[in-house]
Amino acid sequence: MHRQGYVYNRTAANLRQRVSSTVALVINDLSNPFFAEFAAGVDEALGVKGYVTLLGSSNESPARQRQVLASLMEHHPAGIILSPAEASDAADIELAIGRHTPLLVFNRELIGSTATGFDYDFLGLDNRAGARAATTRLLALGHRRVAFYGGHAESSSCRERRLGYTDALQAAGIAVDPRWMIETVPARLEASAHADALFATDPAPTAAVCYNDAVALGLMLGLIRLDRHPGTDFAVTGFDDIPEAAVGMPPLTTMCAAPRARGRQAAELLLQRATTPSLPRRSVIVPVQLIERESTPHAPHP
Amino acid sequence: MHRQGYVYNRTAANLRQRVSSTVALVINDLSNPFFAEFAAGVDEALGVKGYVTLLGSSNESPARQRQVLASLMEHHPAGIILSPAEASDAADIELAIGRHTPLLVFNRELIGSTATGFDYDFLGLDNRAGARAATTRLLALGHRRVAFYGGHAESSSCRERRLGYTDALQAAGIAVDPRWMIETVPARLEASAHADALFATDPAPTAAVCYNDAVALGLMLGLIRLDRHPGTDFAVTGFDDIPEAAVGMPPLTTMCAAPRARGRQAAELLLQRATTPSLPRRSVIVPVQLIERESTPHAPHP
DNA sequence: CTGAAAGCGCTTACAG
DNA sequence: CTGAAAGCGCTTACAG
Repeated sequence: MHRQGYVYNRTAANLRQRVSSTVALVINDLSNPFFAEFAAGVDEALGVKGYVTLLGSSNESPARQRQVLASLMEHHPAGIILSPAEASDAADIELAIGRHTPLLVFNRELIGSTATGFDYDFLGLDNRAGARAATTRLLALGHRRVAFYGGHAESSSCRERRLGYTDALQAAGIAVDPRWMIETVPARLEASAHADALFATDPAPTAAVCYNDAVALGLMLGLIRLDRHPGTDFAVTGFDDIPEAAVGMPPLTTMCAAPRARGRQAAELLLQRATTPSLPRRSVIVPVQLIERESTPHAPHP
Repeated sequence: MHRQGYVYNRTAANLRQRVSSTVALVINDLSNPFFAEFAAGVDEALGVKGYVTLLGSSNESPARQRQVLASLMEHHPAGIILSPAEASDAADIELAIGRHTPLLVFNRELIGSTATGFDYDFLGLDNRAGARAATTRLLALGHRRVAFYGGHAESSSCRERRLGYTDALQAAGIAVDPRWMIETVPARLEASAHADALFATDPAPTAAVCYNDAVALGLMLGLIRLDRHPGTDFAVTGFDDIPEAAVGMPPLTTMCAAPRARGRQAAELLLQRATTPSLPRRSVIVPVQLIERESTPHAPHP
């Protein structure tokens, strides 16, 4: 039968059974290894359960995201996993996908989601606790002047990480200096270019909690250009634990988010809801773990 | 009508029309930014033409690749774009997908493909010409002792790049020293660890053509550990132009392969064949371009 | 228990 | 030109 070249037509079966064996996966930025790993994890877990992944990429554009969702909806997926573009509006998403297709949102919250009865599951990282842990560790190493470096202050993840940072400082009885919260485009190049902003005050910080690994790696390059030595006379932490973090110079202390495992988890959560629509809305916030490497030396003696 | 929550059912339409609006994309390694960018390019170009991407990832396992292809085939895609796992067998692939679904193979050739009448298009990089150009440039900078560093010698792309390297040396009348062709796992960490192999001979090389950017970035770290200074007293070239190459220390001279553009091109080629099955087999070899950065200084004076 | 018929949501070919 | 019927490849509910 297989010799005759017969292949089962699952789309016909799905039509008759009124079920779907596909899940749509919409990613904001595939060229970021964090999201690429997440996608790989989703695809892996879906495959195990007999589902096939319909891929869409929004390239951080809410307009493209709408188009992509509309196009994917025409294939009637069993559910949607959405890692939203920056500043995605909940009403917008609802218009594109309706209220009948299970939705799992990853990583950042949608804007204005509480107003309507539009319901979806959420999977995200514990950004606040993670940044708090990183900051607390720097304080334990003797640093007293610690900056928060990089990211867009309006983005939800940056806001949360800044909160964790101030949590830790306040718990240690240290005043927060707003000049030490420095905003940059969350990318290596821009982070590298703004390193001098850290040394605008006297005394200057001896350590920086960075928005993410890309920013931290960029900052380390910028520090070297300024004749500072990350890992020796300046401490730097990141967030994400991308593959580059472990082989940086020096290797980067960071918060591990395990994106591939998050992808598998997202697939599990979505399929649970697809099979049991009566489940209450769930919001899963995953703890992140401190990975200590050589980029965080003790504070210099005063 | 849209207000009523109606969404067009394209799968039903496809069933009736006996056409498909999906294309399967199977990727060997999504966590490699080169392939993630390629996937993003494919998805972008397919979306423009009204197709949806069915994603599959093989994680470099031929066994998983077979499963993934079989599962995707049940959705009767209009065609398949395959970036094969290492050592993929043509007969294996044919068994999984049959001879009626258009196939485009990207990046590496399948093993044993010429025997049967199994037909597919191919899109790859001009590895040989690229490595030749990199080597020729190092020679023009005055280097006379140039190594080829990294990669698995059996892989088709490594073989081709080594050929380009020897081409350039022979054209310059320089003998190839087999001790200067050094094999490593094609990853940063392993490349970093083997740097000392470059200095096993006396005199030692003053420059290295690396298998790819990951290897080159790893080698630069390894050189520093050995108190050598890439970009000052040693020259290094890469291959791929991944985002990290431009912001390395020093920025890396490399061959630009533009993976996102390759993805778009792959989608175009496949859709052409899907619409015009009578086309003859095509093999498109894309030239790569030298991007010169600071990692390639002149040879030191003897 | 077996087998022929109806139906999923569309499109197409055909009758009026 | 319009509208009802047949059919894509499956599954399911129903008749024998």
